Amino acid sequence: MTVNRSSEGRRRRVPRKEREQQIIDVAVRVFAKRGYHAASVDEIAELAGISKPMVYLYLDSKEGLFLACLSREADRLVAAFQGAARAGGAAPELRLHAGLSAFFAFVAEHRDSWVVLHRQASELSETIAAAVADARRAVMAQVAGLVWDGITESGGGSPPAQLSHEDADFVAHALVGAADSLTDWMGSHPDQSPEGVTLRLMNMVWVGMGRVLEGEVWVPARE
Amino acid sequence: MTVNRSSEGRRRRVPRKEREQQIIDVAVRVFAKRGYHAASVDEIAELAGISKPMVYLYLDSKEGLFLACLSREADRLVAAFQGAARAGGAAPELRLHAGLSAFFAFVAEHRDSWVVLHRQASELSETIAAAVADARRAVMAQVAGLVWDGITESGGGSPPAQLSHEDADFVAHALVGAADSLTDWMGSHPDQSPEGVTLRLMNMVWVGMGRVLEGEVWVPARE
Amino acid sequence: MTVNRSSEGRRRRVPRKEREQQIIDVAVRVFAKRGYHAASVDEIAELAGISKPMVYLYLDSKEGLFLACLSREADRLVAAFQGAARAGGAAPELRLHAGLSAFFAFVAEHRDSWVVLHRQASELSETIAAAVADARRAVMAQVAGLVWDGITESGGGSPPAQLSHEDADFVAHALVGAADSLTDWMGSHPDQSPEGVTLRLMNMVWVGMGRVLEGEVWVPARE
Amino acid sequence: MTVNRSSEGRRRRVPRKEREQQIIDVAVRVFAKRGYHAASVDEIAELAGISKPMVYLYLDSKEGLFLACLSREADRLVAAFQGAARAGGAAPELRLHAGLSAFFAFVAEHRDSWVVLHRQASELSETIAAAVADARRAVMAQVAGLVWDGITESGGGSPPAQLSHEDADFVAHALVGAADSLTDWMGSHPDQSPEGVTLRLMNMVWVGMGRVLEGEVWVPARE
DNA sequence: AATGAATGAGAATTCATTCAT
DNA sequence: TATGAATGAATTCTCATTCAT
Repeated sequence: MTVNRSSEGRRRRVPRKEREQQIIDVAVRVFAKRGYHAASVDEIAELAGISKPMVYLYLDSKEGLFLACLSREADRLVAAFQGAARAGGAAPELRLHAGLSAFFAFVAEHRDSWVVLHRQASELSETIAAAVADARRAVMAQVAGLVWDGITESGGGSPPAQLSHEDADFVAHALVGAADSLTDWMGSHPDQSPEGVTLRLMNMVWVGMGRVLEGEVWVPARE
Repeated sequence: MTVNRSSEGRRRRVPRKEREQQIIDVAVRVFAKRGYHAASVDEIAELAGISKPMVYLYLDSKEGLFLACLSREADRLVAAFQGAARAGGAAPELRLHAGLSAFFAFVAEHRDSWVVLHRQASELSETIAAAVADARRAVMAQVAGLVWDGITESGGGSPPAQLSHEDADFVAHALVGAADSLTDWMGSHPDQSPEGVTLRLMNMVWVGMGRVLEGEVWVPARE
Repeated sequence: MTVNRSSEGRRRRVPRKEREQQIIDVAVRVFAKRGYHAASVDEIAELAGISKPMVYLYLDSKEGLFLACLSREADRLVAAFQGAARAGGAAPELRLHAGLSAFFAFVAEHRDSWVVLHRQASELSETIAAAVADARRAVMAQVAGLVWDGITESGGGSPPAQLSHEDADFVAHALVGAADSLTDWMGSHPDQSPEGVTLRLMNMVWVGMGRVLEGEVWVPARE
Repeated sequence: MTVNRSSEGRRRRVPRKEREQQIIDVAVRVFAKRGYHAASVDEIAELAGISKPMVYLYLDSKEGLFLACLSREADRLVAAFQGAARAGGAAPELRLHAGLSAFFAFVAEHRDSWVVLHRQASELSETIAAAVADARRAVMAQVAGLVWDGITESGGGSPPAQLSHEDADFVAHALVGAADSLTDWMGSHPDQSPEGVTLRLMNMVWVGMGRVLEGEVWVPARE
């Protein structure tokens, strides 16, 4: 009688869904490490402990595999945001801070996910380029939403006339770009916590460098 | 009588230095469009209107070709900065603005250069990865220098005690990341001039979103 | 009903070990015919009736392929020697004769093997040159062993004082070189059997040309 | 007035014959070191201090260049033999010894020449293979001539009935092969002089191993 | 559910060779 | 006499993908 040896006692028969996730797990790592083109299906299959035909059976093609990675990681990022949104306070800049913080934590902790989502060079096929653009747009939309809420609800009631959705989008791009770049900065400053970095970024953006120079500092107020 | 057919009278003999630049010109375009790995030397040679062996004769290898692109574009960016530095005014935030503006104009106008310098994915060989890291560090150092000057000379005399080189580096990363990301934003907002984007970013960073919401806007003062 | 078309019913699926041997078989022929550098993996693959990627999948590289040939053929030669050693008689010069004879037969009959083992020019990479040198040393050691036994056990009991391992090695080199060269000679004297050539060489070396001129001839004594 | 700076004061105009020899000198070294195929015309031109087109102008092609090397080195070897022949004594085995000695000295001292003449693998084009075969035949003929004289004049008058030209050729092949192989042996025994090696080989062949074992040694008699 | 065997298509790189001056 | 510029044709090697079991 064949015992189901769960701990690698000769490769088990694994249900499709589970295998798929295993493959995607590995693929995200490999795509992040090597980039789309330099990543090889061979390596992914080997690290996943299965044969190449399985990869093709389940994910169709290298492109399909990458798309699967992309959409799963995008979902994860959105989920991280939504968690933060629920946890955020009432004051809009607190919500912005909470969202930014969640975003930062994600980017810092799930390097591979973020690299797959955001750092793929332009080297991609039409289909993939479109999907990447979509994923990026989704992320941007989340951040822009956060910013928009912060802006419109901030001034007490009436949103400042000169600020628009376009501004929110602008700010979102700036924030996401800054956050991405600060990921590198964190790489050379391992003592800095994501939370600390978030706070610094928040100060820089919300309070402004000019004010910071005059000693003004923003700290999330306890509600 | 043999006319000197300067305009493509069937492939001319071109002196080495000139050809090298032609090749690098094309290579920057192709590397930017496809990314290092997906770019093929074949394509580069063809677009440059020469045969592959010439590329290898002059630039040694795909890696050598990429390194040549990298260093030439890095030089260009540094030159743009230095032009701005000379043209900048006395007040430090004016200099920051001038530098940022130059940077922005470069990133916006030389998309390919910037992509080659900054958007190469993780997929690179040891040698290349090191060169890319170097180039990025050089850019960061320029921006950080700008910021540092802005910070230290700003407060009237005594630099704020709590601000350090680390802060300047932090801000530089945030700015470069934001600028990079805003390049994408500009792609979907073709009506926005680099100068306008710079101003907006400057406001966001220098004055702070909080202040902006209250109607405060920074404008480069005429000296 | 699908018949098992064993005789080329359009390229069969062949187990790895078998294919490897097929490839090596062909490669030995091609390397012998063309030399290491002039041999092309393309040609080897084509003659083996498979595609190039299989060659690389199984043997890793042209170098790997050559090394595989080298070691297989070296093993074969050693085996031929050992067969002869077991079959050889008691008297040492009989054993020398038997060994030499086996060697000769091998060199004459397995031209390709011998060429791969011994006739590769100086044009080889470090790794390969080392492997070739090793293989040659192994062959030499076999012959030198044969000679040493012949020498020491010959004189009735006490080995001649002035003869040493160095002498045996010297003689081995002379014999192997002579045998190699005589392979060419046999090419232009197809009527000569390897056995006859061995005998002649044995006479030349053992009895000496001077004696031969005086009519003395050595014939392997029946035990 | 342009002085003819013989010591490399900016590449001189050199008459054709001289340049040809320079090129061939270098080519022999390179062909010997790398083998025909692995040798590159580029390397040869560079080491010769001229441009590739000169090589083609003077020697026509890589093949032509190799053929030139081959024939020049063959001539040199033949010349070495003829010198020895004139210097040899009256007794036939003395002449054999003198010839063998000259041969050996040549092989030992002009490694590159010998390698080009004898160690080119089978990797060659029809034309070249033929030329190499010719060169080898010429060498063999010299040695065989030496041997034939030694044999026929040795016995006092009447040549031993059973010995023939074929025998001489056989012995020549054995000797040349042995000599070639002993070149390797000398590589690992740098203390051994070519003259000593010649003597040993002469003993082995002329007196015979069997006799040597009994203490008999042949020494060239002073006439 | 799973895989060992197999390949077409392209990648980087090198080489012998020629042209224009 | 001499050369810098240029290339067609290989060559080694890799990769995404499929077939037969």
